[in-house]
Amino acid sequence: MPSTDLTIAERIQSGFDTLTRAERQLAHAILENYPASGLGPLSALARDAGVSGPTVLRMVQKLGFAGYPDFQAELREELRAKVKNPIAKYDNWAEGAPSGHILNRFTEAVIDNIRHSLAQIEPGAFDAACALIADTDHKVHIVGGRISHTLAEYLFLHMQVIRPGVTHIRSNSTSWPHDLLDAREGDIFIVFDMRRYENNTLKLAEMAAARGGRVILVTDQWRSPIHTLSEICLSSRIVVPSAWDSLATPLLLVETMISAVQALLWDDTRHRMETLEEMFDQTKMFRKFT
Amino acid sequence: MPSTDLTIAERIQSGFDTLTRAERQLAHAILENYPASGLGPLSALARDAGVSGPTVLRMVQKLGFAGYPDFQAELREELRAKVKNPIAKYDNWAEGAPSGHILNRFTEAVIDNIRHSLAQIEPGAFDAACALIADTDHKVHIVGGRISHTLAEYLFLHMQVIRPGVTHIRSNSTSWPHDLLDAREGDIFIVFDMRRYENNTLKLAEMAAARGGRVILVTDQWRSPIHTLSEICLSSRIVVPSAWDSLATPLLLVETMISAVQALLWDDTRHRMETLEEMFDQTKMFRKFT
DNA sequence: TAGCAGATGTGAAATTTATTACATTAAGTG
DNA sequence: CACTTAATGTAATAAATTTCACATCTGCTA
Repeated sequence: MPSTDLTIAERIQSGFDTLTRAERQLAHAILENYPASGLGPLSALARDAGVSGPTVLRMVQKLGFAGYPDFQAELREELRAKVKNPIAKYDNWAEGAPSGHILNRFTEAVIDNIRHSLAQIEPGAFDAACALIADTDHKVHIVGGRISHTLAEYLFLHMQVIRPGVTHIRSNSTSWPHDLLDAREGDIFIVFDMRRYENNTLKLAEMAAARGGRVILVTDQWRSPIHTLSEICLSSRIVVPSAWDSLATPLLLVETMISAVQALLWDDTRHRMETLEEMFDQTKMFRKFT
Repeated sequence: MPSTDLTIAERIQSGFDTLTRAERQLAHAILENYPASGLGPLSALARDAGVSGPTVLRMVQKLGFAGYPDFQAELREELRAKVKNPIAKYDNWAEGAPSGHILNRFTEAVIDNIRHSLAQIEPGAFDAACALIADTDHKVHIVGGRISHTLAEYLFLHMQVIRPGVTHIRSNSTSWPHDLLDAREGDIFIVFDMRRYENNTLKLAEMAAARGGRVILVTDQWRSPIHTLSEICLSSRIVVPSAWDSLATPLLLVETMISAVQALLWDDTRHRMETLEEMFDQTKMFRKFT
């Protein structure tokens, strides 16, 4: 038994850099369900981590234990100590930081935002939005403002792969009226507009609606004035202990939407993605091996 | 495996009266250090309780398990559920939707990602990163790739307000070598590199490091190869039930970072923000009244 | 691209662990 | 108090787990 008073989890994390590929995989599996995963048979842990038995054994020995049973004994000892300890409270997200640390305060707020936003959302509206976006008979225009265009672009980058006929319009550029020229009746407009609602975005939405566009609005809890023009309105809480607002919750919605639309269009998308892969291969954009 | 949803501890207590002398002794030993005691070898538990092996086995079978390993498996399952529970067990995030709805599945995964990422982060490293970024003696270059540049730009848009000398470099453009020309020794590079690590980003980071840049890496749980070049590495989990990864957790980190840097620089930032407000007023970019 | 060092997996051997059969002890009953 | 029944422990057996030695693979360097 090593003499340090660090927990095994801490030791694994601190030495993470010195680990090999398979060992990192294993380390993740151990930490994933800590400490339960390490208390089962070696073979089960190896299987869950996708590595071989001896890899587990070598890592355990690297950590300073004589063997796997020895390792388990210390895990149990930790568990015993933790359960006995009255201050086994989990309200700290970043365990190493005090509860007043910004990491904990901020995360707390974001989780709270997510909880409230999800509780308020109408699943029917969400599904309807996804269905609209998945309708390839119509074009999709994604609109964002000064800050929110990052979210808009993120959605755009994914939608671009999933379906044809997707454009990204930045309301804070001078060229957006040109983009509207190409829009037809029945086109879908996904508009992002958060606090400090922008005049340009509002005007854009008005014109889009006037031209027969169907507006899906992603906004904050107070709702952009655009919501009167919108067919579907998805709102999220965005307040955090910061001078700025948090886009984490809207991002969660957007990502969920991407996943849902992708699922609806999978048969068509599949081919698009394969083609894209080939093109990426040819440009050698990504590393072949992790 | 019994079909009840009582914990083993509860079942032992409820049936305590029907137990024999040796079994009561054993029950006490199990509950004394629950669940650690039951996770070791049968013989150890028997010894600690002062009973024989077969007594343990018979009791375990009385509880409805096929054998001792079966009993242990359920204990581990309980432990796993318990560790997950305090935060994530919100069953249905979107109350109107069934638990299998993508809104609930996705949110569950993201919360889990946040929990794991925060548990693994070293607050010291995070603080150090913020301190580096808040050092206005050096320039800050924010680097992102094909997808991650949205995150990079989001950080850039805020940092631009908070402090001078901030630039945004897209590694997937042809112009990044030009941007590097202006970099000096000691400049800070905040590099975003997530799965499908991009060759361009790696090259950029290498050149930046070679020119004396100090690299802060924001990456995923498997870590971009850039981490060997980086002074500080912040990693997040990004796996969700989708064909793509989730940037929600990294975004949380970025936003927290923005808040922390802002706090460090508040005295200097204040004036910058007031000036910015005036300029926005003049452009009538935002609506005066919500 | 050839060769090398380190990492990883395979399958057999060794060890530990769980289980069974049976002997022994204790408790309860007429 | 003898007899019966249930409870418990002992020691042998069976099953599993851990560990080891070696072969293969991977990634790096010259």
